[in-house]
Amino acid sequence: MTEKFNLIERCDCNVIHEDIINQVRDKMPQEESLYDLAELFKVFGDSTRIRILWALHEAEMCVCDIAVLLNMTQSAISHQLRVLKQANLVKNRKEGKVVYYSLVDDHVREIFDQGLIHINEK
Amino acid sequence: MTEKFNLIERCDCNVIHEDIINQVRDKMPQEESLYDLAELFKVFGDSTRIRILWALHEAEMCVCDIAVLLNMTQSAISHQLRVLKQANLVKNRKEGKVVYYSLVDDHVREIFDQGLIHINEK
DNA sequence: AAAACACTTGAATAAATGCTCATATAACTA
DNA sequence: TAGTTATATGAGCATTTATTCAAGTGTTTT
Repeated sequence: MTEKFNLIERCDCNVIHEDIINQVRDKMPQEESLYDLAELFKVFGDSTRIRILWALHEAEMCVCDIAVLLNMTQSAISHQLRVLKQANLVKNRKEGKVVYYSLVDDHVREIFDQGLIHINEK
Repeated sequence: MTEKFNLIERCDCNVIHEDIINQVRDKMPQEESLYDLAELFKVFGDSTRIRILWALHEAEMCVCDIAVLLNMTQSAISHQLRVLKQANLVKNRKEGKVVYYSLVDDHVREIFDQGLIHINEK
């Protein structure tokens, strides 16, 4: 029997289920894709960022408006907007001193919706 | 002017954009719903859990099979399966000593797909 | 009954994360 | 030019979190 995978530990199941394990292994996406996917969901996994995204789905807003809306400091909002921008979820435009943020596209809404479907089925 | 919201700080924008801010505020979902949504995505925001979910989407598997597949300790997998179960994403059935885990439903796949759409557009 | 097996669980630890505070930058205003 | 405004950013801190290690539970085997 050829050693198809590196084992940390092995139990009888592994031998019995070897075919299934290898079959699943073959179908698994690239390690990197799954990592990227986790990184994306990590961005959605914070209620401050979720609230910012929800607000921006309703209207383009500047940093201090978001801060007031969410009752948080401008600095905290600015830090989170940076995270959202790095994840390519929001974009901004500058108008004098004021920086307006908005959603890049409507994927955000679709991801929200899928999440809500799960929560509401419970 | 009635004080419609508690402010941490206020800038000129807030006054100029007051209508928009209040309009967005009215449309925002319950604080609690957004918190729950963030909690759900937090579960997806870890590559180990993403890989477990992906594997279980392919086949029902026992704990030690997943451990071997992902090249991690059985204890680490068990801890993460607990998180996934609490989020109502996986269920299990016992067969003698062996515990088999599987997905609760196909929402997982749909949430994955939405995420992948975003990643692949970049 | 004792040993082996599959899994769970709690404590400990190292790493990551969100917010605050102080400061920096850039644009406007007096 | 100096001061104000809107935003960005770096360091520090407290909290959360993923994994490991050791020990425990329940089932099967000998």
